[in-house]
Amino acid sequence: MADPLSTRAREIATVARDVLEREGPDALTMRRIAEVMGIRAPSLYKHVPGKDALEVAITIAGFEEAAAGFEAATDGAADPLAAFVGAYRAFARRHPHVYRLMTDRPLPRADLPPGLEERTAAPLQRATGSPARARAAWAFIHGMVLLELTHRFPEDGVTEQAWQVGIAAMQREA
Amino acid sequence: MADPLSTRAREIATVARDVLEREGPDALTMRRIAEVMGIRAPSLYKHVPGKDALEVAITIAGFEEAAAGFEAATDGAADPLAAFVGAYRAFARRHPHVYRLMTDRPLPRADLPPGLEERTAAPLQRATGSPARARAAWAFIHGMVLLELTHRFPEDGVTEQAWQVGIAAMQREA
DNA sequence: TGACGAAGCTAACGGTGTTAGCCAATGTAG
DNA sequence: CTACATTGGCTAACACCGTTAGCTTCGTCA
Repeated sequence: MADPLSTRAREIATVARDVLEREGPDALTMRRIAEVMGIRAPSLYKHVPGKDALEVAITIAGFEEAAAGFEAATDGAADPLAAFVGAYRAFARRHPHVYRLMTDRPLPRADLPPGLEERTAAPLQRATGSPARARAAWAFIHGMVLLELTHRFPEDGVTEQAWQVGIAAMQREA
Repeated sequence: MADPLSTRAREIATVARDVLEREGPDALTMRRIAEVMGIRAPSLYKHVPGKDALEVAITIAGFEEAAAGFEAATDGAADPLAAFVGAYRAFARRHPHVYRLMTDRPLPRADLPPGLEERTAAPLQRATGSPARARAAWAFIHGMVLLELTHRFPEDGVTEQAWQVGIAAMQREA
């Protein structure tokens, strides 16, 4: 399933990601991607097996960028947990549509480069010290990010307090 | 926008909810809903303005059921926070597709019965004591539920530990 | 020169939400 | 009782979606 993508296929995946980030998930259509590339939709299938494969490619690129960001932020940080939260939140804010694509559905684990999932999870694992604490912390951060992205919270200062409350609780826990 | 639904419209909304719960979001199609009702898709539009309105109706029904469950669970409970978590998790497990529909997108606040959002949020508000703590707790619970629903966690006992860790952290916080 | 593969194209299929317009049944007013 | 309007079905169709089939055009290489 995970054939390494040809050069042209990687171009398509890059355009797909751009379209998603700039125009949102509704615009992520084969016809729109093709239009941006100056070709017709069916031609994409000479290079890519289908839309799903493009979404997987975007997901992989997202995880790689996220993992690198998490590592850079936490590496040698005085407060690794706070640093992780900052990096996680920054990634989700910078790439909200990609973040949703990465997290809304079950992970296509069979198509992911081996070790990528673990690599992405490792910085939080190290910052919290135990798998259970890592999962709880991840849930809090993921939940906060999603509730912010879906405009669930009133836009007041209370949300910032909630971040602090949650981080403090995790600190004391760790 | 929020005309009160006619009898037939409420029937349609009920069928729509059944289809969503039983067959998943991909099956939630105007043609499928019509098929279950024994009519053709365009006839639905004699009663309902469009698919969006049905999704809003399902969302409202979901919030009303959830709010009632939260109230029943926390009312007079020895440990209101734990009781709330149990009720929240139970609702999400019992109606995973409805839960996703309710939380994946921005709330259609203009079409919601006045006070419903606040009513749903109130039990957690009471259990945590402050808006900031309520938001943090909600984020944790929402994140845990979603990560479970999207099979993000390995299915081992650690997830149950993570629930306990998170609840304990919120307890101490409150 | 001739064969062949790569990479584009158009046409089309079955699916989606939705609109237009028709028609039969029903209920109501004169 | 008749005449009319409203209700609630219907079919046909549109624009969009992902995708497939099949054609063509071009560059490479024997």
